[in-house]
Amino acid sequence: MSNLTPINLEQLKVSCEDCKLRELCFPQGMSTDDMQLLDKIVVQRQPLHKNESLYHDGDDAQAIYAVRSGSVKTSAESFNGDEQIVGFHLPGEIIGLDGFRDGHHSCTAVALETSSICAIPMEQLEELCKSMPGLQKQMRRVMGKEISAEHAMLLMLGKMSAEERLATFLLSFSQRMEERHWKHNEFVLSMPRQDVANYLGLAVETVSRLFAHYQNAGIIEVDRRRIGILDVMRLRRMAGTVHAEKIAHAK
Amino acid sequence: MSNLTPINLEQLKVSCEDCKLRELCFPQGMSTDDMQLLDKIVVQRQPLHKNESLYHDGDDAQAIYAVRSGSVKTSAESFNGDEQIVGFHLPGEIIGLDGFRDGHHSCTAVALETSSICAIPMEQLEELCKSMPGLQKQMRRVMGKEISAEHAMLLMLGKMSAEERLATFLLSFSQRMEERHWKHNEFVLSMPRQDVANYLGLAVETVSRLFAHYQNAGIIEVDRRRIGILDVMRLRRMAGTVHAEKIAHAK
DNA sequence: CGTTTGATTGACCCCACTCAAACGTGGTGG
DNA sequence: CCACCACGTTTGAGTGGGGTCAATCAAACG
Repeated sequence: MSNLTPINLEQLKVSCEDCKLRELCFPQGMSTDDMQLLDKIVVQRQPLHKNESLYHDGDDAQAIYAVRSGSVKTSAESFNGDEQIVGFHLPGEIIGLDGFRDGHHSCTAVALETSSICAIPMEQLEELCKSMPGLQKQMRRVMGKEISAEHAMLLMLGKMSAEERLATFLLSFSQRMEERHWKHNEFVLSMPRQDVANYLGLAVETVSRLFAHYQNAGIIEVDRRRIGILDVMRLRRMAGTVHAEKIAHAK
Repeated sequence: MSNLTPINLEQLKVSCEDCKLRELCFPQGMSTDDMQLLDKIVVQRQPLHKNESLYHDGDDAQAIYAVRSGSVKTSAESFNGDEQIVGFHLPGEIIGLDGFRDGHHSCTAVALETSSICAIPMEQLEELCKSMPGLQKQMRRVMGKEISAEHAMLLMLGKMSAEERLATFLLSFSQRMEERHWKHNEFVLSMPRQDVANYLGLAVETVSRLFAHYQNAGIIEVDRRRIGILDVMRLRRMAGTVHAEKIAHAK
């Protein structure tokens, strides 16, 4: 509420070149020259507060977005009103790609906590693509990544038990923490249990019970939304993510 | 086995311009000039026989593909060996986009019946993209479509009951038949029950029972893989795909 | 024809959902 | 500072949808 220190947002803008997420985000593998061109069209918006939305299902797709800090969930809604969370997005991840289908978003993006977002306006992106083959390739790579990620998600919802799902979920988070050079065996989930459950296609109670179960078994440590992973190998075994060795001599 | 009539494959090639699937497939909305350029790099392979694969999980992504006739399933495999079918692909649909992530396919494509496939080699596609902004846009559109389609799939696997899933599945097929100007209330499923069940995240027995149930209720007619839809509205109601009217005064 | 593969049907059971209540925990106002 | 409420989370008890197992049936194939 106090405005003792007026802030010039332009001064706060971090160039892609200087951004610590460079290697995870859009500029991954791009030349310095290309990166500087990209940087010119990137807009850093006002931070998005908790529960505020970046775009809604049906909105015109004005831009694609990169999470710079905080976290965002995207969800699709069905006719009868219930929604399915399709992803939780951490810094460096790109969202809004569904908008390329027909110029309208087919899902909704909401901040799980206060988050800063970089926007890449559609028109300027398309314009830049025309003269920049590297950027085109990047687009395809990012979209291909999303498609592959959703295949993995389908596998989870279609074939895994509740136990395997939560274990997979935790391992996925742990891996993404590691990619960001954060502690990978101790992290805070920014979403409520309800959202975890929704994402995994389970009831809240089931998620709660599984957390308790894992903790009793000494595999993880849970304090509210703070998660500590104590026994990664056992977690992997629960997730079914065990390597060829075991499976080989089972046959 | 008999080679009485040697066939020159080149003579069989149908140009994109002459293809009846033009409006559904890659060239949708492209100018005649652009289409002719695209046509130059499209390769029409030998037909793929039933159960033959177009590419495997892990293969180098050499091309993206369009189904020209027949049908293809794509599936992702988990560590513990079970697979999830991620899509059934009809003529005019594009597959292999997952290969853009890192140059390797992350799923497997197998023909459900004898099928002809058009291949667009990666290298030449990327080359052509550089000089053809329309093609770039097309790529984004096609990939955006795939992402949106998978969101719908996640919603199904995450939130729907068995009954809703099969109803949604049948309606989706019906709609795609209509897009192709084929009979939309009478069609043949090219995949076995096992594959339907796998795709929907259900057991074969459940699918079989549901078919029987729908038939007893007079909603559909089932003869082996031949499906007739008798009461679309009731099927929509089962799928949860009812429009705002009903839901409005339910509240 | 027998054989094989795919589909159906029935009996049984279990995992995860639902309903319900208790339990922190954090925010708010007196 | 504490009492209060609201919300998210946990825990328990009971149930049902859909999975599993097993047998039968039908069609396709050699």
